[in-house]
Amino acid sequence: MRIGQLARRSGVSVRALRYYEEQRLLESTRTTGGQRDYPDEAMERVQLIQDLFAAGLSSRTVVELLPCVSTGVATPDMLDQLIVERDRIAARIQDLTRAKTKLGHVIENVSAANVGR
Amino acid sequence: MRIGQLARRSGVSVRALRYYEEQRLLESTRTTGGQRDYPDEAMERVQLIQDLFAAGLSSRTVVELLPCVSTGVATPDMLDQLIVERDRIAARIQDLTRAKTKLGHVIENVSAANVGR
DNA sequence: CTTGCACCTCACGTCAACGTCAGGTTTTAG
DNA sequence: CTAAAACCTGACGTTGACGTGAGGTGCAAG
Repeated sequence: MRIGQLARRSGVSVRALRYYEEQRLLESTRTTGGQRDYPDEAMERVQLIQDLFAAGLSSRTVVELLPCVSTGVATPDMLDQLIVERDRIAARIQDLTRAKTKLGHVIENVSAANVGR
Repeated sequence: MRIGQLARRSGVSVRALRYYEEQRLLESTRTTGGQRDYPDEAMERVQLIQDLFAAGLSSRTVVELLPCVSTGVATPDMLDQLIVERDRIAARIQDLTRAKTKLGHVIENVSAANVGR
């Protein structure tokens, strides 16, 4: 599969895919003409990268954790870092939940006030 | 209270507080010498700003929503935006929860493998 | 009075994850 | 064979929330 198709299928930009390669997050073989060629598994890989980015991990962290996330094999250090990141995400969920609750209260108050008019 | 004390108490940098003022998120009176002077309520205000930033709102959005968040009064447009932001946060929580679950599985697998050694 | 810390205002630097443009090559459709 | 997509490699631009000096002022202590 070439880069344009992978981009359309996985919903990210062509530029992003090249960037992932530059960051060693995603590999590709090349055609004789020098164009990138991706296997079908690349789709899941890209999806995984997107998930980890969405979770707020940096590309540096992702490149460190991708091997064990996709293979299930990890050194103790990698396990530690996995736990650190999971806990960071959990903390972030707490923050977001607080903010959401706060906005929810505001919305309730405002709505109640508006009903009263 | 002066800026250094507010910074220490609320856990943000002096630079950040000046930035908040520049973005009209936070007000201050000035001493005759031109130094910023904050009332005690500024602490809660800063905390609120931090919460909303942590929730991924931009300073533009925060400056639009701060009045109704702190007063409870909002126009219909503001209410709409409040709901939009709350839903955005909810969606983000979903994403994070997915990523956390995924990392949790990886951690389980790796741990199980390590126990086996 | 002067030392020294806290504060002031510019104003440029940073960092990540791309966007975008330039100038050239490869592949595909007809 | 040719035109048009699609692709390639640089390389500079963008955005937000500050960091980081530079160069100068305010203020409490000894």
